[in-house]
Amino acid sequence: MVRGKTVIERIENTTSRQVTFSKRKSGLFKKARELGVLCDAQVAVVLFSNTGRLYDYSNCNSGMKSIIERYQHVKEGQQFMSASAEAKFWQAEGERLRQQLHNLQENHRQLLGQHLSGLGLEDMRGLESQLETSIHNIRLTKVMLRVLDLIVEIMQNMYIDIMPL
Amino acid sequence: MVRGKTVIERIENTTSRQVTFSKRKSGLFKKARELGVLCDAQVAVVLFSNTGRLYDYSNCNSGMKSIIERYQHVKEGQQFMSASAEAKFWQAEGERLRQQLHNLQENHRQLLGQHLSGLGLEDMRGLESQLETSIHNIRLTKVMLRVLDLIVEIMQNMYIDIMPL
DNA sequence: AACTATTTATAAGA
DNA sequence: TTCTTATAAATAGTT
Repeated sequence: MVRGKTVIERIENTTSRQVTFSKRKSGLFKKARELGVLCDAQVAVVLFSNTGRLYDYSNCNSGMKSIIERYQHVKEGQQFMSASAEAKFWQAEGERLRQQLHNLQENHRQLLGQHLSGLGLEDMRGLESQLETSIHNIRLTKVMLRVLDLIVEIMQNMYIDIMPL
Repeated sequence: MVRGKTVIERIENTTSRQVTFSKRKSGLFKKARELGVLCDAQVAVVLFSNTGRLYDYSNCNSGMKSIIERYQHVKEGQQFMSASAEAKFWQAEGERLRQQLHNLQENHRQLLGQHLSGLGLEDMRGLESQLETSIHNIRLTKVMLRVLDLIVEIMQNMYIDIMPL
């Protein structure tokens, strides 16, 4: 039980400090995750325990790497790119894909909102076409899933061929 | 007052979302600060709001820069990723995008269900704009498909080029 | 920004 | 490490 107002100062007892670190790390990551979902924000948390161990959380589209690059871009104006031109290309392509996915998601949200606000009263005219449109979207999405599976497969092969171990 | 168990999902109302972002950002930074002090840990938090604004917190001696460098050292070795590491990274990217599209597909299914359950009642107001939005979605999806096809083609070429090595 | 009813996090114990 | 529980702390909705 919490027995009084908690004083925020270094916990000298090693065991207590490690237990508290573990508990509060979970709490912090949970809060970070909630903030990301509730407010549609990109979040990154990096922790080094006093034993030197690394823990991190990120909800970003392309993970910790992209948010660090974005941070550095905003904060220092430095963009470091990896050496390989291919990597640059694929990174840019990934960025485009992400943006398009984002647009699609935004549209989807708008669609959902419009539907919710407009629901309610009468006739069925146009319902059939709405359903057809939704089905069409689902089918297109399935095609995209198959294409992405293909990409993953190809990349796995490439990785295996380049890096046997 | 909090009036019920808080559901963690995107807050659609823009004002509420921004207010909550501000409040929870403060809470998150406070938790991060406390964790750093209590447990003698190095902490970094980076946030981008959905308006694109950057917020950050770090308790490290030399600030955010040092903790990012330390993170990169542990996580990537150095700033230079090998071609195979790049491949691995983008493989994970493909996997992640696939997951997002899967989620989107699920959403579309839900949308379809809502349409079915909400059918019947009112006038056609807004139907035209709904359909236009759907058409927009389809067009965006088609663009994504073209981009994905391009990626597959290029990757296949790259794969052929790399394979002989 | 301040208030406050509630929910949520968590310190200590087991 | 995980669970329990008393209590402190955070916060959603309101003003």
